Amino acid sequence: MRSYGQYCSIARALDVVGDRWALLVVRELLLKGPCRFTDLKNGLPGVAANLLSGRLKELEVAGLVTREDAPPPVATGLYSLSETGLALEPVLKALGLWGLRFMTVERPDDAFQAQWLAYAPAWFTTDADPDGPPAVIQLVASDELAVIELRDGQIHTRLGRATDPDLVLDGPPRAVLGLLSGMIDLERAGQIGLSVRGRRDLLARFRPVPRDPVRCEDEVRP
Amino acid sequence: MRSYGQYCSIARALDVVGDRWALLVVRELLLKGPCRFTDLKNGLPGVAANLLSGRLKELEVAGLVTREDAPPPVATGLYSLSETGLALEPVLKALGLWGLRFMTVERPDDAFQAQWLAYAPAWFTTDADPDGPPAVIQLVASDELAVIELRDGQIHTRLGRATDPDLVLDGPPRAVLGLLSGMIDLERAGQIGLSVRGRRDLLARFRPVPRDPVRCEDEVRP
DNA sequence: CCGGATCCCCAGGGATACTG
DNA sequence: CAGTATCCCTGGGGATCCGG
Repeated sequence: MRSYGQYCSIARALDVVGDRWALLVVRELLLKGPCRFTDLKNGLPGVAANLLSGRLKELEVAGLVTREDAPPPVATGLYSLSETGLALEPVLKALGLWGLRFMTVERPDDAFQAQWLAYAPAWFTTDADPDGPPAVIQLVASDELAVIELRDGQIHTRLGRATDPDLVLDGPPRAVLGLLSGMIDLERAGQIGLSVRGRRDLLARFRPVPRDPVRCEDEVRP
Repeated sequence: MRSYGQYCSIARALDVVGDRWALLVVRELLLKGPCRFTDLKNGLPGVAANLLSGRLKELEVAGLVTREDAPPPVATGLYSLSETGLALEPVLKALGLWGLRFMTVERPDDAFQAQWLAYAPAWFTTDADPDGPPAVIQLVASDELAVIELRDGQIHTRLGRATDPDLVLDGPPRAVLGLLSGMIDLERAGQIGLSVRGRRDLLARFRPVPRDPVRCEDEVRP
């Protein structure tokens, strides 16, 4: 990307990660850990191979991503995040939290993967009853499976199927996500196709993180 | 911007603010408050007028920016941030904090404005002695002037000149910013041209907000 | 002079095909 | 599987021009 040419830390950050796809590459590596080229390509539907290849090289030069030729048995390159790349997590969290407000508009052609559903509860909600008993919740959305585990006051998520979950949420992504993130209520979720089986009282334990932080008064004005 | 076509809140956020210049427009409106077209253009050196005009329209459609034809006497349009736009502040803070690590590399051709210096202490440092006495610090960097006021445990900044400051920091931007943000020490700041007059003990009151280790030797675009 | 609109040029993104 | 090569085309950059 062409530099903005401004001595400002926001502009310089964007000089590095302002390119198209760059932050989404970081998202994939953050959510999935070290990835092969094809893993990244599959996790970024719509990206052209040459573009992904180019971005990875740029991110490597910038020090965000490291590439290691994996041990002989597999003989394939693995891309990982460096310390600098991992340090982008707060940026992605802030961006994803802000972007939640757009998740209620329906765009039927959007691609969807379980991991994009799974990170939302872990990042954007807290357990309202941290001392409550452990619980397991199965999420099903567009054939994608994810599991939420409430335990020790923390909200863990993983992909796949749970054995004997306490609660099962099944429906279109915006119904599942909207309900968990507090953007819509149970009734509305039902209207747009959510099916709920099991202990629906567990839903009360998902407390959305504050969405509009107290405005900083230290504005810079002439 | 072309949509990423992914049902993920990060991707949808980038659908809205991932365009070139978009986040910097929001930065200007956040730091300076409501602006006229020309104010924005001046605060974004390098932007083409047509591009700025287009971005503002897109941001207005997206609901981040509102345009109001100012009252008759001035008869000029004013651009402001909506609630949705203001809610990007945490994103810009996270991005700016991450970007600090690139501020030590010198790029002599970078544009520089006082407000980009002023927001850094307010956003990225806290007062290590919140009950300490009030203090006023004058910053001078490349003919740009800013003032930091330590008061009530808060760090306020504004542009311009202070009367009778307790401390004056004068030098190249990366010396002033590097010292305040804790990226370099006083000795190193002196080596790269910082002049310090007054109560240098006040410098100990700037505590950088917690952050992952910084690799200052990372050179991205020498 | 402010607030844009219009035009042209080209770097960078997107899709497909191809190779070690 | 892990990219590279190729072509096309959009969208950004820069200059100029226009109405109020």
